[in-house]
Amino acid sequence: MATPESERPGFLLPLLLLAGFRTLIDDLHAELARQGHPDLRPLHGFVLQAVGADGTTATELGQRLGISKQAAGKTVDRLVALGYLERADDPRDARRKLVRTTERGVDGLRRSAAVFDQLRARWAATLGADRVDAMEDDLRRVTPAHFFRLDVPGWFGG
Amino acid sequence: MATPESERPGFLLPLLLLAGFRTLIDDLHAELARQGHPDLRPLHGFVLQAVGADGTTATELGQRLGISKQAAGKTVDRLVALGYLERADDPRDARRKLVRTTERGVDGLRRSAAVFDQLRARWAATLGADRVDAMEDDLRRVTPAHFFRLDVPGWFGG
DNA sequence: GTACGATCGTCAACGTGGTTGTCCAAATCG
DNA sequence: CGATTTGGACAACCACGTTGACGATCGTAC
Repeated sequence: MATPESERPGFLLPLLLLAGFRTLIDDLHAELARQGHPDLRPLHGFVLQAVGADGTTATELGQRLGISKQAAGKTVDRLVALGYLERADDPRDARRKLVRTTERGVDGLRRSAAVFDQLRARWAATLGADRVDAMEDDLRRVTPAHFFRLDVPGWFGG
Repeated sequence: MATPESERPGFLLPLLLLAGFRTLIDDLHAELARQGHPDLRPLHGFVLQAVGADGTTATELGQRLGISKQAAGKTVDRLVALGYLERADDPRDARRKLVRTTERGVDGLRRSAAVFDQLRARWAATLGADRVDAMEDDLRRVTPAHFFRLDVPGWFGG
């Protein structure tokens, strides 16, 4: 109680949050690489998640991710080249190109979910399940809900 | 105790950590822009911090940030152009180009520290100071110490 | 039925940030 | 003194984002 805030400089908090995020993502992709998905990048998992089971279009994907339709289209191109997504014509609208996850994409998504669960369990084993729950609850209270913007590289970089 | 992990899917944890990091950084730069630093990007603060009060060289900066000397040099170029850093010759080694923060750079750093303190205080007001302390302590236990890699865009993106 | 506006996808140009490879100049070492 | 190491810069490239422009297609209003 006699410890003012000067004991805890504010700049450490974002650093620790970033470090936490990054270790989780790094561990995930190290494990995914071991499980046959060495080409999946951190961004790709979010994109696959955003495409979802029903498929979508590049424009809609851009809206979901908070990026332009052009950027979304380019990312889809790369994931198509890697075999995680596929394009198809929309029979009801010749302008639209449907984007769907392939079998490989579904496999990557399934494995990602499993690894994330394992990583969370590892944190719970270290910190206690209640502490991890509390961390999530607290973060939810200080961050906007429905947070799903993926313009991180551009945002972080420039 | 009767609630298995399925109640808390693991993929939310990294999302919440990222959201927490990002809201802090976004709020910081919105405030910095208001205080006369509209050109400071999220990355720049970390770079200025890494340059430090004593100055350094591009190669050393790259080592501190975990990026190549070329990448560090390019970032220094941009910060020099923005007036936050300056180069000088090393009188004792003609190969080395010293990199120092300018007055403007120091001002940005000082304001950043102040805003980070305010943001942390805001979290403490919402969650309770003990919860924020606990979050930091917990994160420290599950992340490598001395974590200061700044290759985030390249790491996240490619 | 046709003309018009909105929408989808793509192409092009550009900016930021990262990488590797190459090379020169300067310092250090034998 | 010559040989090696080191610092900085240049070039080419990749991943990711942006805006602007432009066909092709759809829906609608007339």
